[in-house]
Amino acid sequence: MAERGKYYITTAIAYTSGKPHIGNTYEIVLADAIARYKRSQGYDVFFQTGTDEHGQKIEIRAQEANTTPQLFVDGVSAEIRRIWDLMDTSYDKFIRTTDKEHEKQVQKIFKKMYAKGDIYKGYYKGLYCTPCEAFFTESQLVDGKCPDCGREVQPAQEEAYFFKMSKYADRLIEHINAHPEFIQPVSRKNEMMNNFLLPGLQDLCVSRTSFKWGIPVDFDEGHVVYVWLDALTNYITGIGYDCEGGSTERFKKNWPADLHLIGKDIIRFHTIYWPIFLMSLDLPLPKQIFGHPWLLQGDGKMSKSKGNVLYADELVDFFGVDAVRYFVLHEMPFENDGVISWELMVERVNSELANTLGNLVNRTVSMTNKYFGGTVIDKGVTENGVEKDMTGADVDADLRAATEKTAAMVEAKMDGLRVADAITKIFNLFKRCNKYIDETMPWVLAKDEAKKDRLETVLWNLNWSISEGARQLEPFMPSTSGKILAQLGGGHVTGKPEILFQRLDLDEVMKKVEELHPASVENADAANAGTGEGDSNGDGGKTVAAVNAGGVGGASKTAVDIPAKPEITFEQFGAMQFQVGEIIACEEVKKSRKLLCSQVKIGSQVKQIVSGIKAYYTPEEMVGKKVMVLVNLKPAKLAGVLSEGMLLCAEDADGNLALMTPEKDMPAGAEIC
RNA sequence: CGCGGGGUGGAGCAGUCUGGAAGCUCGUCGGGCUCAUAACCCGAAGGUCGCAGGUUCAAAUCCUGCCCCCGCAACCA
Repeated sequence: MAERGKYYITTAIAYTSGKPHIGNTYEIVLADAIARYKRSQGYDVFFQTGTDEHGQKIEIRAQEANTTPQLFVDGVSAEIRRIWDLMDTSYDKFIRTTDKEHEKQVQKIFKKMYAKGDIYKGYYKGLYCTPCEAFFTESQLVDGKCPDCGREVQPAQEEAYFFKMSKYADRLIEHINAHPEFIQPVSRKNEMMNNFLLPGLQDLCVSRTSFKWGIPVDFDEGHVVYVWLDALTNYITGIGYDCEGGSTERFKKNWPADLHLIGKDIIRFHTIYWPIFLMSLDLPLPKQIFGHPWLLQGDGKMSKSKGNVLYADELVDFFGVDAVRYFVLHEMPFENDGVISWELMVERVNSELANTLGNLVNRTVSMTNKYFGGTVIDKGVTENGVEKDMTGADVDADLRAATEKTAAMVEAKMDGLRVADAITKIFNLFKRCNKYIDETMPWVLAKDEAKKDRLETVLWNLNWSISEGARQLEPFMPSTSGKILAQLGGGHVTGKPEILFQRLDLDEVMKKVEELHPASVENADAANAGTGEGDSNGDGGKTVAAVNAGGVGGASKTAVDIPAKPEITFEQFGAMQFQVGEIIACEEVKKSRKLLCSQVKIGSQVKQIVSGIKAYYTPEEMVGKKVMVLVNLKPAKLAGVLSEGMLLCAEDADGNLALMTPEKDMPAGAEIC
């Protein structure tokens, strides 16, 4: 294979706020398939991935987990890496934004931009809510008050660093127009241009003082570098960039990146801020940015109810690494979001992997053994029993042509990043092979000693075409590719065929899934119930049916178990004030899907309470009800409406709600104790 | 008027930019075959391409309006 030059590909670095699910895993597998493909094409590939570990969210998560941010991200980053490895991904570098070298370079980059005047110190002006310690813009306010707590806000300002985005905006617009391939898919390009670039870029605040878990601005204590400036630079620091001229050979060779593979949700950061940061550093821009769609799980609620939260490692336990790789690569549309579920996985494994591919290898190996003891050579005998005819009209020539053109078709698809289509092309070849077997009917040839050479030719052709296909398969299913080539190739086959993919029974798989998540079925319901999400519309009923059908049982309509909470003291109970409230008025909260806003008379005062029960009560039927109210709950804004308490409801396993009302008539304001 | 995505035979999707015979995989039905993992091969049924208008010789594709679904958004108090 000829050397074709370097190819630097990256994934977005994964945010270490929790275990990555199958959707996150899709990106690394996609990148791996492209990286492997480019390697097979003779490119000198450098493939980088990693974890993004700073930010307030992580600081909070660590606090919740009762640990330090560093220990927290160490754990999550290791877990992410474990899954990346499990998926057989061939990254060359796994960078962490907590790596010392990265942190050092980010500080230098920040300083350089500052020295250049692209970053300046200014004031973050806004309206500040002291209790909430948060800034808001005019448009975020609700009725002129804090959207979080509803209290007054004061104009305030805070020191912060800003990046002069506008300085480079024209250059970026020019670049995007001159390089239509820069943003993929192209539909995203217009989105960026129309929504952000053409209306004019605002300067970006690139430092924070409200939290500590970030890279400190080393010349100004108290400021940490904005996470995106921190995270995006991983693409250059990971390969050894040094803004003071000490960049490594690896950097000089690999930059600019050939492809940044990212999720469609972060296209803006990669196609606007990142190029502008690079311009500020006088570095060339990456050649292409592909915002891939998302892999969604099942159909919303059903997945949750079934304990169907999908993680790569669990799927691998059921189906194997390559089956999961196959699924995420092949089932993902290019531009729209894809769907994954246990059912779809089983279907794909059975039809494509077990039937089309596995069985093809199996039958070919078996016949080669049965008729020729495991080795065949090309006897060159065509259908007519004569010497190879070169007219191209026979089935052999047809198969050969199909085999030979596969590589070119795969290449064309891969060049357009159409990975799913590339895989389809390869499987079309395997289907062609299955057809060839039916066309040539080796078992018939075997009965006629005179056709022995023809039979051998047929098997040789199959051997060749399948091994060609297997080689094409390597970027997508590396281990399967190897397994096939270990079983057949060069006219030789192993003694006994190995089953590549076992056919699966959907019912059995679903049964095991339910065994694997015995609690999740009920917990999910309890969680739904606890959250009071309104749209149970039938799914909940299905859940119960599914549970019972699955033989898990126990979840009857007449009793509901929820996870137990820790014991509390009488004092803690006493801290809560419950009273009977009379609903004297109620209306829908406009612009909300679930909320009703009630005026509740409690004693002599009236409180406004917002509840997520629109799906179960109309405003009309609410009025006049006497209900149980938690009155001393901290007020909060819901959908911009102040809520000063909570109406208590009972909730069944399906999430249906029922208001609590006194069993005998009691006056509004009566204490509940 | 919050942002975004979508509505194509029973299921999951492609096709929409660049109008010109409605396509793929699964499922269903019928047939063939028996080397193989009840698999493979062939054939068939099944769609007014969300609805209503418009442009055009021609619309799934372009334009207008509407309906529905799904994410996200600070809408579970």
